Amino acid sequence: MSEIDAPYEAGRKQQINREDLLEAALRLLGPHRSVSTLGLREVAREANIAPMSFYRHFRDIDELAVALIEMSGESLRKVVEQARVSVATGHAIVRGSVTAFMQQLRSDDGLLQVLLREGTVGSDNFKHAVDKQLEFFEEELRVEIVRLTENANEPLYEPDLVAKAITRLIFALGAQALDRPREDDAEVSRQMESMIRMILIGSRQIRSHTERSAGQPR
Amino acid sequence: MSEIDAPYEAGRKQQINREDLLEAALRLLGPHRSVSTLGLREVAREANIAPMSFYRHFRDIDELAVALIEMSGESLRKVVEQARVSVATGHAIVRGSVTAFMQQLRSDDGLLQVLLREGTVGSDNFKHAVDKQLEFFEEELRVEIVRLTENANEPLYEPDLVAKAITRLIFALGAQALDRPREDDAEVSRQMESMIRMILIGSRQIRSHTERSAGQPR
DNA sequence: TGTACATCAGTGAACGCGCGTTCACTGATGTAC
DNA sequence: TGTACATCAGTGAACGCGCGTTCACTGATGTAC
Repeated sequence: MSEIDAPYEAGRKQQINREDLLEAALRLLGPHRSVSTLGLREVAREANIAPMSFYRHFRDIDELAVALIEMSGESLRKVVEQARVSVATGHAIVRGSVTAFMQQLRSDDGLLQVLLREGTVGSDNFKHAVDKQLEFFEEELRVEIVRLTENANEPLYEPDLVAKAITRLIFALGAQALDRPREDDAEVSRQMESMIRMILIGSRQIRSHTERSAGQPR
Repeated sequence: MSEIDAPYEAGRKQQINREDLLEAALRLLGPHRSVSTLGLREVAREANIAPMSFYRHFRDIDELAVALIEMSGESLRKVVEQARVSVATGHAIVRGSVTAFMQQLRSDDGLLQVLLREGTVGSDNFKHAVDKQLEFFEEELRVEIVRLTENANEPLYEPDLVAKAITRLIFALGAQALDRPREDDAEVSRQMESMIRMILIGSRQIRSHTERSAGQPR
């Protein structure tokens, strides 16, 4: 099984798969490049196959880009899971969740980075794929927030807006953190926590005001 | 002065300037393209000059991109100014500011759109230029928020974080609005307002808690 | 176990294209005398 | 007012490059009999 170590075994067929191509693409992206700048020939070269062979696995480079985004979405699900574990073991909710996020952001696979770097550039399909992942996360976050605050008898005003605001903020700050040294991570985390607290407290406050004056939240 | 209408007046020199090139670039960008995808030849073509002539005005396409971003920054300053006027004439602060932002977002020059579309892609110089505009805005917002809340005797906790959170949120929601029909603008505005209120109220709340328990905010 | 054959991942040469950049130029305009 | 000259914005042809995509191929592997 030395095929991986000896890439040019004289005519030997490589039998490459989608995963190999995705990994090659990830390697090319590194810590700063955007997915939408990847070229077909470039990825093929990195994966040690002829440009033509690329088409055996993806219809075009855009299809690979979408696949990459969906892979990266997995890392978001890991964040949620990790945060849930952290809370279950008695850690502070906000701090535990922010820590989970930052850990995933700095994990070796670099997947979360891929997602955060993508703003509003690329094909329609691609942008759609990015949006979808963001919405998944937002929804999971919303469910989690509702569950936790209801248990504590501290219901929120417009929990979907709360989830959306928190999602966008940690994505924005996370993306910014990527361009800064890791020494700043602690400060970024602190800012995230503080912002999240403001939003949660503010939402709760609005809710209690609304209930006091109108009897029901609208 | 029919030079503009007759682009091919047989050998006549066009005497084009930086502004003409920036305008041509803006025209190419339209409502969805990112600045970092602009090509030198493409811009020159749109401006009706030979590719070589481009170099008379900018060192390279990156320099033009940075100039575009700085132009767009102007539109942010207009938002702040407009919001100030709105508040001075007795309108609600949050609503007035959000309206000012959305108006600028949909203005014909399309400048604010340019800025919102730029995430974390492009050359270092370019990213730096984008960041700079964001920080300008954040700082103006901070000053304004502090002034207004101090007058009303409702001081905030960590006003710089409040300004940062609000900035990132309206940028994120604004960018999202660009990809949606204008009919959704009202809903986007409503969400922005709601989020901003949560943050302001939350921050004030934290501050009063902190002062009660420790005497001084830290 | 051996033979014939279909399948299909990977190939290499070639295409036309648009790009950024080079070079040596042209010719309108402003300035000096 | 007229002439000589410097300046410099704009030019057009040409370069080498990497791109996505086409085509007709090769040859290892699995399957049928």
